Amino acid sequence: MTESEIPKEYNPHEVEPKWMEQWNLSMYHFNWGEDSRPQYIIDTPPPYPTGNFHIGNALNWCYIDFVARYKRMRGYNVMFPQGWDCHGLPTEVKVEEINGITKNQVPRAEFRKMCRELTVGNIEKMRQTMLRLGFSVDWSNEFVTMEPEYFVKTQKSFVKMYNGGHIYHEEHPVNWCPRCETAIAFAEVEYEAGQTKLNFVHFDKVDIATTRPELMAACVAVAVHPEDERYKEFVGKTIKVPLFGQEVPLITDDAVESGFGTGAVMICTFGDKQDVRWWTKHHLPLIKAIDKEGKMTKAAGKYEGLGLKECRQVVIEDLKSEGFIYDQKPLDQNVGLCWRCSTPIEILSEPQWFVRINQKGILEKANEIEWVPEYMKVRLENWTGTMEWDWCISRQRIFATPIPIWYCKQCGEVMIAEESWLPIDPNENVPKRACTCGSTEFEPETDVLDTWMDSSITALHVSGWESDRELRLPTQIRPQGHDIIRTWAFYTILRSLALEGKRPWDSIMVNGMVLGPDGHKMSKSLGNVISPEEVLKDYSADAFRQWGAVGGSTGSDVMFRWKDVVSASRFLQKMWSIYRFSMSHLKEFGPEDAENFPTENLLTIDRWLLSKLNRLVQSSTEEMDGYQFDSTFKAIRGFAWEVLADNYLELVKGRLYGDEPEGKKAAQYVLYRTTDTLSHLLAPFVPFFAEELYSRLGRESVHTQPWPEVDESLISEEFEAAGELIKDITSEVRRYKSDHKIALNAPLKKIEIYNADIDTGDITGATNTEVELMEGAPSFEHVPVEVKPDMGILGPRFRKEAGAIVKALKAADPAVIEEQAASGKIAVDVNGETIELEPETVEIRKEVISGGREVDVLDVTGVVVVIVR
RNA sequence: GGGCUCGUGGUCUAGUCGGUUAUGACGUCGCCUUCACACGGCGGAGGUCCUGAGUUCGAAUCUCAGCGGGCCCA
Repeated sequence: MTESEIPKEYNPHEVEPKWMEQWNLSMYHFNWGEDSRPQYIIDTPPPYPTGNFHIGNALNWCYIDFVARYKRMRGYNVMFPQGWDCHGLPTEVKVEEINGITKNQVPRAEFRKMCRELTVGNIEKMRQTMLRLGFSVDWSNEFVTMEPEYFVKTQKSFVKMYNGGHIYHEEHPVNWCPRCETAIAFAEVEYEAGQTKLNFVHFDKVDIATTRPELMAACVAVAVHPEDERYKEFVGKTIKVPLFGQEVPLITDDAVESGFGTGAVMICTFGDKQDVRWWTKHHLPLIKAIDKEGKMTKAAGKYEGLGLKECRQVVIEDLKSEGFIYDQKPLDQNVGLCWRCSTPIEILSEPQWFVRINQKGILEKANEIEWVPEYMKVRLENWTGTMEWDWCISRQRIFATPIPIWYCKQCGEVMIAEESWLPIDPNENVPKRACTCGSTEFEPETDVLDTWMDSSITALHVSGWESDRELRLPTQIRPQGHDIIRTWAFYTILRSLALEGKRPWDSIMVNGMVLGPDGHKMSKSLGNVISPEEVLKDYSADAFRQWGAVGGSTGSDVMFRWKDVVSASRFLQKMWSIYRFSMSHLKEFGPEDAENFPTENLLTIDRWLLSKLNRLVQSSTEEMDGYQFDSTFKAIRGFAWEVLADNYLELVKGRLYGDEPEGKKAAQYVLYRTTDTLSHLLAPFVPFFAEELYSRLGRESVHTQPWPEVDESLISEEFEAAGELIKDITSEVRRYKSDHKIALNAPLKKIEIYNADIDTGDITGATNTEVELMEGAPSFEHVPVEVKPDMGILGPRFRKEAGAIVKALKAADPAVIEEQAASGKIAVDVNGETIELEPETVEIRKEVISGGREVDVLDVTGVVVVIVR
């Protein structure tokens, strides 16, 4: 190895593609067979194939990759699979958009095909970005939820849960998106603040206030608070609804707010979730006034066929002209919107499929899981505790897993597919046996499954569920964002519990959201979106990954900042220079030399460095075990930059360039060990760069090497303290030169160090000055200049008087206090009382004043250093 | 409206089971092209630790209230 072979500048645009090309990705494959290593299965999030692997995904994958690479080095049989969650509205909406159609304008099969093709292309694009970012994905365990090999499991899970009593079919109010014409789950409803008008309307006996006058056709009752004196006389009587004329009862309920509006509220089927609660509780009738497209039905009489908005206007006009509306007030209101298309949702009563929610069981399993960070568990608990309805899993869409169900035309009985028939689409196949009534005429279920039904079995899928392999549940870790705790995490726990009675994972590592450089969530409308590709173009994957590591602690939201990427690039260059320097001094020093090196030949500063290095390995190991990537990487970077480069290298240059063979060898040994160790520690974070470093040290890939072991015998407080003194003296001398405008490499006449037993050779080398160790007291005056009380002792002992004592100590002449301390007792007068203190209770700071000599005196942590100019 | 989380030099942040000198990065200013690195080195300036009250000998740190940001939900 010659220095000239290592270029001065680190060029990631050459190095990164080179390793992408050369790496054999099978080194990341999980071994399903016999293996002495413990398994470490990652329940990787399957991204939605939009075609863009966005920066939020990238942060998530950085975390996963840090863990996967670290665990492999620690000797685990790691599976880092990659899945794709294909089904669902976004792709359907996109296909409709691209082709200018709606789902009903082409045959179902045709529409599905269009969705599949779009998805296949999108997956490929995203795969490329992931490879470019250096993620150590195990592609032999890739899964695609729209493929039969996967959705057969979704269907099996449906059948098993149906047969196990976890799934039922029922007419029930559901959240409905009139644009998408499908039911959606609560988890898919988003809320937006808006303003509406509260209309005050005369009914025949009471006045009510409503924001939804268009729903008066569906009014089934009027409710007041039981203690509301205003309406007591009418309770139990019937009331006539204006315009529509139906007679409804006046009922009482604690949930009515007397202070809001008129204190009387009309209950409709359904204006909001509260209506549903009242409707259920009071067994009210159902009037369906809105249809699936969001238009008024026959029940709305002359308003039939109008859209909701139109209808509201017309109803308000009519109410006004007939004198029913007597007031209108603006009101802040939050509207529930479809998460996908932002259309206001309605609540309709429709026959749907539901999964029963076992709140207690889910909370129990959640408690068996290690949550990182811990407080994220609270979000799951809060969500679970407030669930009111079961999980609606049927959707009236096309691109999704079919529900393997038929209905008998004869008797209406439900025919569920047997597991051996799966995968199956009931719309294209008939059941393989007759109904119990003997009929063979069936109506297929046209509804399909919620996409979360696919993705909530990823933990089961990757651990070998329903395959010819043994089931390896629980998996070890679920990495995911906190935004989908109420959906993905919640549903996965529910399903693993229902299907296998087990928790899906040992741990869940929650990542935050990526915020734009302006501190707000990245969104197209704010224009603060940055893509990983943009970062790759000007910088590098390794720089991007460092941003992921140091951007914030696990779980907290992370701002994207270009300067983080810039300083990450600078670190690569700095580390490269360190490496280049080290390698130039290791031409005649190889692994055998390191193996046979007698460590007793190490000098103080060598021991200091190795002690710090081993402490770094120790702390990095602990922190990686706790998923603390930011502190781990900052510590590694700090060590390389400040400890190794700024101090150690400067201190041993004298030896490295000198002719003294033993000292030189010791420094070489340290450089060898440190470079080797750093290339390993850096590997999970900057895999390309680390590989480039290691390629000149070992034969195999650094990514198949073990994580460094701590050598306890090299950790020593004594050597650290001794080395620290050498370092401090050197840097004091540097500061001295800087203050006196002396060039840093200019020699001084002499440096004298008093009463310290240290190696001076490296100080000489680093300061370019002769160093002499001196015995006894220097012939200079020590002048006490300040008394520093030790509050750790004085505070607890004297409590209320401590303040006064400190005041007295500070006011006293430091010289007097020092004299007293020397005699063993310090006496201070406080409020007329004399208080005696031990010398340990104060620290006396002294300055050394140079006597008659032409010298300057430095005080380095208590050691006197004299500079002769 | 509820839950969670945060508020520290110009910007971003470490520290937070109480202890007097508050960490680092970016920016900024000065010096230095010294044989790994100018994408560098050395040195400096810059802070009412959101506000108020309380507990305490002592609060960035604990308690309460308030203000403000972010996220999740209703």
